[in-house]
Amino acid sequence: MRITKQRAAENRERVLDEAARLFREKGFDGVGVAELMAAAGMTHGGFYNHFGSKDELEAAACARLFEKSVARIAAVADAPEAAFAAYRARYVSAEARDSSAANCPMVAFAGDVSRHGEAVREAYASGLRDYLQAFAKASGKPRAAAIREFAALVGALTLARSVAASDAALSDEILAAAQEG
Amino acid sequence: MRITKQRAAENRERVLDEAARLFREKGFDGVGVAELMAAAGMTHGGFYNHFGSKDELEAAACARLFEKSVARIAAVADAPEAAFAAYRARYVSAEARDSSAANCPMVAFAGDVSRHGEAVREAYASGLRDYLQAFAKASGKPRAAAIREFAALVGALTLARSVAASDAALSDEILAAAQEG
DNA sequence: TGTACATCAGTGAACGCGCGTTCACTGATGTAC
DNA sequence: TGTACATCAGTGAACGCGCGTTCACTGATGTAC
Repeated sequence: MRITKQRAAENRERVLDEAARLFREKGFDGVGVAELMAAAGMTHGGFYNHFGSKDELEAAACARLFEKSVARIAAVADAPEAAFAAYRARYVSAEARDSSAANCPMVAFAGDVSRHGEAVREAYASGLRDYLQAFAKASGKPRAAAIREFAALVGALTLARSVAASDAALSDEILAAAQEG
Repeated sequence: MRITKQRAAENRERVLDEAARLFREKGFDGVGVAELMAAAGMTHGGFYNHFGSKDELEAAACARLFEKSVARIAAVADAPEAAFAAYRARYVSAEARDSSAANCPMVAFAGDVSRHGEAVREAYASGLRDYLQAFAKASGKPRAAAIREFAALVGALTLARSVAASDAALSDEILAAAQEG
């Protein structure tokens, strides 16, 4: 049953959106093509009408997530100074830690990226470049200091997430320490 | 062909050592039981004579890596003050970034831990508790500041590693920024 | 505008593959006498 | 100390399973006239 070109394009978008959401939540290897297509309301066979391989989709999803993150921090850069403090505080909040599906790709893919396809790594590096530039502008600090500050946020969120299930108190303490910084 | 009890214990140790090395290098899911046993010089069938499951081995390997890391930072805590600066500099060096097999479990397992078995998460949380305590002592700073500092190192090393293959200059810049801090 | 036909998005079964795990077997080790 | 037998670490084939990917098929869409 052939489908409108527009409808097909919408389907592709839906797959990409679901991929971005699920990959961030469960990692690249934690989501199969079948699960992905089901989440988008289709069966798995049609996947290759839209993407050449799972690797290709991973890279596209990664790029999409970065676009959103970059847009968000860029908006902060254009906003009054207080916006940066709020952004920063939200980044290392308990909410950010607990909602794995609604968070930044840097942390979500941190460990996986270096073990995945070249396309993914390119997308990640390109995204991080753009993000750091906007972050530095938003922070109002020299680039090196801004990078250091962002790395501290990433490390804190990563560690807090890793121990959240086993040691909630330690996880909270790590976030609190990052908030003070 | 039955084997000496001592020899069997040595074999178990060898599997554990290889697991620690390989898991850190390729991630838990990047190394199969067969590959692991082959690295230890055996065939895969005997694996379950030593460990109840791959999950159990993952936890044991994680615990072992943390023991070493904790011992190393604890030694720094007992050494003259300059030792901490050296430790810190080494942590975010290009060498540490490039030798994925010779590095700290916090960074290596960062993303994976929260998606793995409970035993692994417990081992990770327990290890991080011990490590942070020793790190705080070694740094000579209040606990919150020490946690913040360590998080910054973890974040920097993680980000530097993620982009190392695609953007060496950015990777170096991230490490350099962390060195300054 | 209407008709005839090629296209192609989506379906669902099937593929080969690698994985964690199980199992019957082997034969040297450990143990009971 | 020597003998007889149970134990059990390691072997290698086999298991079921889920994965990414392929493929023949369907039938509405897009297009050429």
